Parts: sequence; C-alpha cells; structure tokens
Amino acid sequence: MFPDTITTEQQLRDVVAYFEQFDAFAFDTESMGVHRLIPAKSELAWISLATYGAAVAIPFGHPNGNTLISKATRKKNKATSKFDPVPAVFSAPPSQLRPSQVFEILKPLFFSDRRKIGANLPFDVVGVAKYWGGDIMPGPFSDVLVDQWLLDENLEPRIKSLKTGKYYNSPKRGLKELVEHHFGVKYDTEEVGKDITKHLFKDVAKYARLDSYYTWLLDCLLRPQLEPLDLADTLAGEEELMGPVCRMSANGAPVSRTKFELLRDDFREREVAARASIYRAAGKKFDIGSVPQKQEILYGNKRSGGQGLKPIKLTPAGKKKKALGKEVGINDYSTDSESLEEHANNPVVQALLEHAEVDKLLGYLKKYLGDPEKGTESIIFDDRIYAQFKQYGTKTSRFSSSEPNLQNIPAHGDNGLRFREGFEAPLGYRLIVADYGQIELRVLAHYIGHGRLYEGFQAGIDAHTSTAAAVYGVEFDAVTKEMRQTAKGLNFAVVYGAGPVKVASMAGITVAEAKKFLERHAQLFPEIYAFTKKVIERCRNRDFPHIRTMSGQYRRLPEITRPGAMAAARRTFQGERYNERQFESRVWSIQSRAERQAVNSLIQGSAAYLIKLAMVRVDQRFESDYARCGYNDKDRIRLCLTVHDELVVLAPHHRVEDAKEYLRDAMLGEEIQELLRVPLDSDVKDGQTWAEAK
DNA sequence: CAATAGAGCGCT
DNA sequence: AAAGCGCTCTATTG
Repeated sequence: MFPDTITTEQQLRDVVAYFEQFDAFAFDTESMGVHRLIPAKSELAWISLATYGAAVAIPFGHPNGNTLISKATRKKNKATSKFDPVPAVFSAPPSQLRPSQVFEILKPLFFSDRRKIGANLPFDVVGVAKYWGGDIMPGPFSDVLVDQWLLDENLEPRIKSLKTGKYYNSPKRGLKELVEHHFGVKYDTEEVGKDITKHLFKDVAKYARLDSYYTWLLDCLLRPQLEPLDLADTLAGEEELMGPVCRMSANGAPVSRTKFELLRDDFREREVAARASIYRAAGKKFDIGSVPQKQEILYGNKRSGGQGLKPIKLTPAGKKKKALGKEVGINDYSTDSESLEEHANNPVVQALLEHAEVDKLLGYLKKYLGDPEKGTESIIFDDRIYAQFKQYGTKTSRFSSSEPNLQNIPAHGDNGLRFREGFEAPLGYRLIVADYGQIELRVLAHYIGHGRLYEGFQAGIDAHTSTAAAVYGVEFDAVTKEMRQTAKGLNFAVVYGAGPVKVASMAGITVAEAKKFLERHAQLFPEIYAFTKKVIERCRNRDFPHIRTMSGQYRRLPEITRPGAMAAARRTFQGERYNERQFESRVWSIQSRAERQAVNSLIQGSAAYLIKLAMVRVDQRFESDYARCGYNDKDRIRLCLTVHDELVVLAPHHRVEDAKEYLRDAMLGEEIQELLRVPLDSDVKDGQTWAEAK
C-alpha cells in the first residue's frame, strides 16, 4: 500500500486515496527555524496523518540524514571568552518531496468536508495555511485537547519522572502528557519535537507519525466518553469556534514597530533614571528584582543600611507560617505595590514604584522587539504580532492568549494609552473595537430574573449607577462619580465574592464603611444573595459537585463539600505539623473559596460562552460577505483579537460601517439575545489605534 | 545546568 | 478570605 514514511508522489497519492475512504483523520506538523513556535511564520518540514488503520509521516525539508557524524558541543570563543554552541553534523538527508508537491496532492483531502483532528489544532491549521496561499482549510474540526478539557477541566496527567522513576501529577495538559496518562506510553523521551533539526531523519519520522497516531487514538478514546456527560452541544459549540480561531490567529494583530521602538527607548531611559534614584535614596546598590534584597532595604533597620519601614502585609508563604504558629521575619513580608503605597512618602519607595511599573512594560516591549541581551528575536513580522489563542485551558471556558499574551496589554493611565497606540491599523485600514457592556452582571440578572438588578437592566440603566442610587438612597441623577465607584466595588463583590477588606481597598473607603455598604446591599438586593446561596447549595448537593454554565460546560468543585475540602487541606499541610484549629481554618478557607468559584464560574463561564457565540456569528458574516461580494483579499474584514468581553477587528476604510453593523448584529442579534432575559449591550467604535477605538 | 516555585503584576 | 489568566524575575532544588 504505502510505507510509514512517504517520499514519492505515487506513495502520497496512494495515501490520499486511502484516507479519502474515511470521514475523519488526524494530522500534525513539525516546524523548524527560530520562529517554529509562530505558526503564521514557521517553516514546516513534516506533516503526518492518521486514520483508521494507517499513520504516515511525510517529510519535505528535513535537513538531516540517518547518521550522526559529530555530536553537538561547545567551543570557547577567544574574543568573548564564552562558550559558543557548535551544532551537530549529520549525514545528508534522504530524498524528499518538495513542499509544493506535498501540499498540492494533499489539498483535496484537507479541503474536503472530512473531520480534521488535531492536538492544539489552530497551531497546525495556521501552519499549513501558508502553503495554500493563506487559505484556512474548512471544518469540521476536532481538537483532542478540547475534548480532554471538556471531560475534566481539573485533570492533572499522571506522569512518570525519567530521573527518579516516581509518578507525579503534571500541570501540563499537552499531547505528550495525555498520551502517557491514558496509554502509559512515553513516546518522546528524546524531546525530538522541541527541535527537529537536532535529530536524525528516522527519529523524527517515527516521532512525527506517532504524534498523529496518538492524536487519532485520543479522539477515538475521548469522544465516546463525552456522550454520557451530555456534552454534545457544548463540544459542537467549541468545534464550531475552531475555524474562527484559526482565522483570527492567522490574521495577527497589527502594530507599529516604529512606535514600539520609540516607546521602548523612552521606557529604557525612565528605567535607568528610576534605578539611579533607587540607589541614591537607598545609599547603595542592590538587585532591584530580588525580593529578599528589597525586604532588607525596606524593612531592615537603619543600622544595617535599611529604611526601617514598618512591614504590613505578609506574603502568602508568610501567612502560612504565621498560621502554623511559627516566627515570621522581614523576609515574610510583601514588597508588592499595595504594601509600598503605605509608605509612599519614602523616597526609596517612590522610586521603586516608578521602576516596577516601567520595568514591567519595558519587558513587554522587549518581548515584542527582541532583546539582544537575552538573545531573543523580534516577534513582529511586517507590523503584525501573531499570538496563540487557546479556547481550552481555563477553568471557566474563557480564552487564554500566549506568546505573547495580548489579553493583558496595559489599558489604563498614560502608559496604557501610549502602549495601545502601538497597536495600529495599517494605512487604509481602521481598527474596530466592540465590547459587551457589563456582560457578567447581565448574566447574573438573567439567572435571577427579577429584582433591582434585573429591573435596572430592563430599564436600560447603567448597573453601577443603579446600585449606587439604591445603596445611597438617591435618585439616578444625583449619583456622583465617587458613589458610582463604591457601587462598582459592590457589584464586583457579588461576582467575585469579595469581602469588606477588598471592597474597601477597591472603592477607596474604610473597611467599616465597606461593611455597612455590603449589609445595605444585601438588604436592597436580597434576590442576589438568595441566588448565590442556591447556586452553592445545588452545586454542593450533586453527587459530584459541579456547576454548568449556559453552554453546558462543567466546573467541578469537589472542595465545596466538607470531605472534599478536608482532603484538600490535608494535601496543603503535607508533612507539616498542625493542630486542630489550624486544620479547621484551612478547611473553611478552601470550602469558601470553592463557593466563590461556583458562583463566579457560572457567571464568567456563561459570559465567555456568549462572546464565543458572537465570534462564530461575526466570523460567519465576515466570511460570507467576502465570498458573496467577490471582494479582493485586501478588502476583507478580519478578526484580530478577543479579550474576554471585547472583539478587535481590522477593516479597510470603505468597509468600516459594514464591519460595525456586522459586529452589532452578531453580538446583539436574536440568536444570542434570546438566550438572556435582560437586554445585551455592546459598544462599537473605530479608530486608527487600539487606544483611539477603545 | 535545567526545571520548578514563589512573588509580583499586567488585563477582564 | 477576590474570580480567571500568562509572563518575568529570582531563588531554590535536583
């Protein structure tokens, strides 16, 4: 039929003919080069496929043969007196197909309606799209990592350590970990996938083939397991989202390299200045990034060269120590910005606060532009940054973003504004930002279905303003900025389960005042508290405690029961000596945390579901619009980013109004609005930069 | 030397 | 005793 490793056109045609017999197949790619982790820009060398009864690896540019001529080593560089790496030398690679041949022959298979299965699917879909002129293959799609996430969002795969031979629970949930967890097989002990250019042709061939093979096997194993859990619709929803996610990932976020470079230079100067101020005020040099050294400087007495400041807040580790009745020292006290604010008049503290802020943002810019000191390359290509968006991996079904994380770009103050000005539409285009207003509170009001919060939304009143009017007992028009700020804190307290201390620090009031407001809030909004109580009790009373979001997604919370919390408490105290009182307090805090998580996950998870639905709708609209109107590629409207309750879109000037209309239709349209008993709200703006459009 | 933990901080 | 993330830095551990 065909061999495991495909090196001729005829073999590849036979493969395609075989795979075309079935309605689904798994695939995986191997990339190389400095940008191998950026699928939109990586260079691929292998693609592998698996289906019923077959798995193959197809090389089309692997640089090495099957013999290692000389091992990788390091050689001392006389000029720098450092050790430079000397790469391994391999024999010449066997003859392989060219990429153009491979992708031409594979195209009918991938551009059919067969189900394509991946592990972290968008990575591979975007990777291969480059070879088809940027076209994203059509669905249906599956991703075994999504399957696993739906099956158990808390899974920690059981892994055997190569060094110690002992089993441990890994926090990672990648393909390798899942394969070992489910099948007890370690198939990549050499870590071939990390850098295929360091490995023999035959080793990569084996590894690449097994990637697809196990992806296929996991699909076979996991999908049937979803059936009894009533997750078919949830899964279908996530799978429908995969196409939009692939397109968004392939589009990237438009930025101005020049602006970022200017900003970096400016931040560099400020960093140097802040550093100098710190040393001057402290009277000596020290490592500003070192927490222990900062503790000595701030909280150490003046005799030993410290500032002699009174430490206030303990670190989490310090709290644990105190709870166990141990002595705490200056190294158990926090040096975070909240602690430093207490001593804002101290010159060392002032300079440290400035330094921390500038250094953090400078770090972002170095990540984007590359850092010669660390030997990293720029991740901006033709004024675009390509982040990875994961639709799995959060406990609440939100998206996460990484490499880089584009969901934590500074948003507030002068720095935030300047930073977001770096995200800029190219000439002839505009950025459009659409965000849901107070979506979490709307979800909460929907679930409750009556009362002040619900009525407020029905009447179209801003939630924070209506809360303020209620707790202060004034008319809506009489609500001041400060009153609204306090009310905002109260509304957050509901969604996150915050206590008086947090509300006080958030709203800038005293703890006593916060307590009064919370009591007053509870009197005026009894239905909210009745609802959260009901959510918690229902969760607790289930055989396996959990909540389900609007999409049907589970959040399992075993620690919401006393036995569950006790088991968790025992784990946290492992090996420590503790008494009854300490144990009880730990159990209580774990159980309370689970209660807050139950309420928050229901709300946050359902809100996440609504924006995922909107993304699918908006993408459909953009795609059908493109197909129907026969526009050029450059006239396309494209999704660039999603930030929890916000979508960022790039559109050419003449399409801006269309894009805005599509966004509003998708976000507020019947299909989504009919899921909620309160009206949704979305704000849609355009601008040249993210700062302007927000 | 590499991997992990902890502190800290950016966002919604 | 505030939910959910990812990243960077240092210190520690194997």
